[in-house]
Amino acid sequence: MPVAGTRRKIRSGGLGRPRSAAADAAILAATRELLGEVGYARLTIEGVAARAGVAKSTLYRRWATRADLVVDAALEPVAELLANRDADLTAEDAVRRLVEALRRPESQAAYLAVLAEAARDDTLHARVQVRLIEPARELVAAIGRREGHGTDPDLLVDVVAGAVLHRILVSRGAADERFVRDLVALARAVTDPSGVSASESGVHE
Amino acid sequence: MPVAGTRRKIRSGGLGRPRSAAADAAILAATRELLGEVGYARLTIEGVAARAGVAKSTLYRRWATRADLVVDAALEPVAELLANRDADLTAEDAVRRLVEALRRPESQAAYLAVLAEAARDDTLHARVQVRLIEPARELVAAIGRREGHGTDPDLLVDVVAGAVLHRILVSRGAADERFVRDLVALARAVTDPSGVSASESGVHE
Amino acid sequence: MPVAGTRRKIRSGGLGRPRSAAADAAILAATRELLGEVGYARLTIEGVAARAGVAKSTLYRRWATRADLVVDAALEPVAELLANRDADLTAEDAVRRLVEALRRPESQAAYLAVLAEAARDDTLHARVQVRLIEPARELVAAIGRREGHGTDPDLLVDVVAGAVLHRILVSRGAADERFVRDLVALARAVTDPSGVSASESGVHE
Amino acid sequence: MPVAGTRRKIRSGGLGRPRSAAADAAILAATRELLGEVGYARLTIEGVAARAGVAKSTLYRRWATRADLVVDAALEPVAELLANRDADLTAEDAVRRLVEALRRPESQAAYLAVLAEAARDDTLHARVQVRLIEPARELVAAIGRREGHGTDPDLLVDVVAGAVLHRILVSRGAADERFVRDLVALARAVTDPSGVSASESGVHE
DNA sequence: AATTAAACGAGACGGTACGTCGAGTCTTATC
DNA sequence: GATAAGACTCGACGTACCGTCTCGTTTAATT
Repeated sequence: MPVAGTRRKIRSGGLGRPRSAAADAAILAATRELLGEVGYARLTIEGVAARAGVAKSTLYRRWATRADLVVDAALEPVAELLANRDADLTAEDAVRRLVEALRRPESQAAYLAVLAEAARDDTLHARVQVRLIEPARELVAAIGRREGHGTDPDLLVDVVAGAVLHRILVSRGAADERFVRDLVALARAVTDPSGVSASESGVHE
Repeated sequence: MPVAGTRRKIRSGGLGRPRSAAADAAILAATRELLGEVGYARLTIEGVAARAGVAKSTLYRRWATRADLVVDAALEPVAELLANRDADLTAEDAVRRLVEALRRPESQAAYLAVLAEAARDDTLHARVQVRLIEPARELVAAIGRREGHGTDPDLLVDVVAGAVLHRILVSRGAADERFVRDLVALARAVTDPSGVSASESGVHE
Repeated sequence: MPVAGTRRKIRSGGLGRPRSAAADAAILAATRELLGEVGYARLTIEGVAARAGVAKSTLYRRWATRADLVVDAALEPVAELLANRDADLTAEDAVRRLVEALRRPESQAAYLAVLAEAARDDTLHARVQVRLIEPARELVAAIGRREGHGTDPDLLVDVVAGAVLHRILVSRGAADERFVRDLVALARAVTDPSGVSASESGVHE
Repeated sequence: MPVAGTRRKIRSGGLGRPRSAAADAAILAATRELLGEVGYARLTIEGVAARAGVAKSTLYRRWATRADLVVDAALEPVAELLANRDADLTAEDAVRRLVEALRRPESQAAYLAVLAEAARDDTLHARVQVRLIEPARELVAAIGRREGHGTDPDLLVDVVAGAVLHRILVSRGAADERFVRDLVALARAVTDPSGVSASESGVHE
């Protein structure tokens, strides 16, 4: 199952000098460093190239836009974190993982900015969707399934992921162990058949 | 108690030609238009000035940064929407209001971008906090109080506001009447003393 | 009679901040210096701007192309030298003036290069024609007229100007007093009615 | 007598794959075409390689600089034209040959540009000297010798070659049969012992 | 009515970064 | 060892905006 992949520019054939793997690594590392230091808005291609000790053209040969680069440098690791799904993951673990992902300083700088850009760039939006939102949805849905009761998983994803995102990036409140447990308890209360299920609410427009 | 207000620059004295109210209106209107058309990332001060038929200096005389301008042009209306709190607002109305606020095309373009910038700019963050987050928190807390049971309002705000934000700006799912009702039902299930309350969860780290 | 003027970009109206005369002077001086130091081929706009202590945009606001800049910086002075025509200029003086003009180190670097570029750029060619060739033709023709005999002035210009140009820029031979006198003697021999006049040569194709 | 030859890079040994003669021809042809189409200033090595269907390295293996390539592609044919000297060449034929040489469109584009570059590159200057100026000087001198009178041949070369060059490349006047005859007549008037000889002019500085 | 002082439009200024192009060199696989 | 292909570093291109500045002009409130 080939995952909808990187937005990296692709090489033509097997001809010519191969691309330098070292350059790749240096660029991604420099991007992560600078995201942490100055944030997304002040991140410049020239700055990344200089920090990586690489020519601008080497960078442009690989990524078409700043957003693409940042997605690969900072969001792809998050995506992997979300995708790497154990069979016996508890609900707490899943939420804890989300929290952990959004707390990485370089991701934090990039996350909202990329989402903002995705609002205007459907290609970028699709990529974020496939690599971040879908895995998060899967993560939440898997727990729901395992715990054996079925609320609308879409709502649950928005609630859980939204709460984590809002807590960390907007309210800037504590995203500690208590927060994780409270959030999970909240989700359980909802999905618990004994409680008032959201899915009871009749027919909708 | 004067609310930490607009980030507009203030006039020096009462002397000289007064600032043109028409210029103000034209600039804010142009900003809203361009936010809708090209988004925040591609919004330029020069573009706004040109569209408004105003000199750049007229703009800089009023706002110090692009973010300040956008806050006044696109987020302040949202803030007013949130602040204007009737005594007999139902929970559904409150959530519906949040949904409505985030759906304005020009706000949508600006919201995440300003939040992203706020992550690096504490002054901006404080302003967003005071004008947007606090009112939203108040809105949610007021409902909770009226409905007579006390969950941690901070968590509830993150859950409700986060869910709305995630649904509209990230998942891009339907933010329709059903969504509003389901979300409210979910919140009620949690805060209902008969359900499993999040606040029961013992001691916290 | 307005002479077809400079290829400088023109200002729109009397509005706005006026262009800095100091910037003008600094740019032209820097251009002349660099022409002397590195020649035309290696002259860069960035180099000129840096040397002049001026932003690139300030330069581009005034001149559209490198050739235009060089014409103003190095060839215009030559044009003035040629145009500034005394009534009692001797033939020797005229040729000496031509020699002097082509010997300026910064002009030397620029002259052939601009002529080469003019071969492909009709606007540039016209300008060179009006500011350099025509005045040179006038200079030569004036002498011919004063000395009272009429060879085809066009031929004479090509012969005299061509000889000077070839001697200095191509052969790199000595362009000394002897050369001047020999060249004038040659021209006189031709235009002298007692000699074989070129214009006698019957019917032409 | 080995003529100071081409500036082509020389092969190392007789080992390995021999250089492709087809590549040579393709490169030179492409160079001539592009000189005619875009001129010297806009001629790029990459463009030539692409047009010739050859890798850049193949080109660099043969010529060190753009000027060298252009000399071989466009000026060498002119040099051959000048060098190929019949015993019974008339003065008119010689001048006509010069005219013809400078009228080739690809040479025209290159001639002044290479001369301009030669002003800063002594190696290039030497090569142009040997392959173009010397043969032209010889051509003129041979006529002078045959017609039996001795003006300073250096001056004569500058006068004749300069006049042709100036007429064609600078004035852009008609370089027709009349021009050729007038120029020859002029040269004869000078070198004719009955006329005023330039070399009579007394003592020289 | 004249004065005063700031607002205004226009646009130049020194900068920074953009994304592109071409230079000349290097690396790989293929002939 | 030559070749085609295409990577590499580097430097400059010409453009777009930034935020500041300097003009001449306009507009109210104060004298």
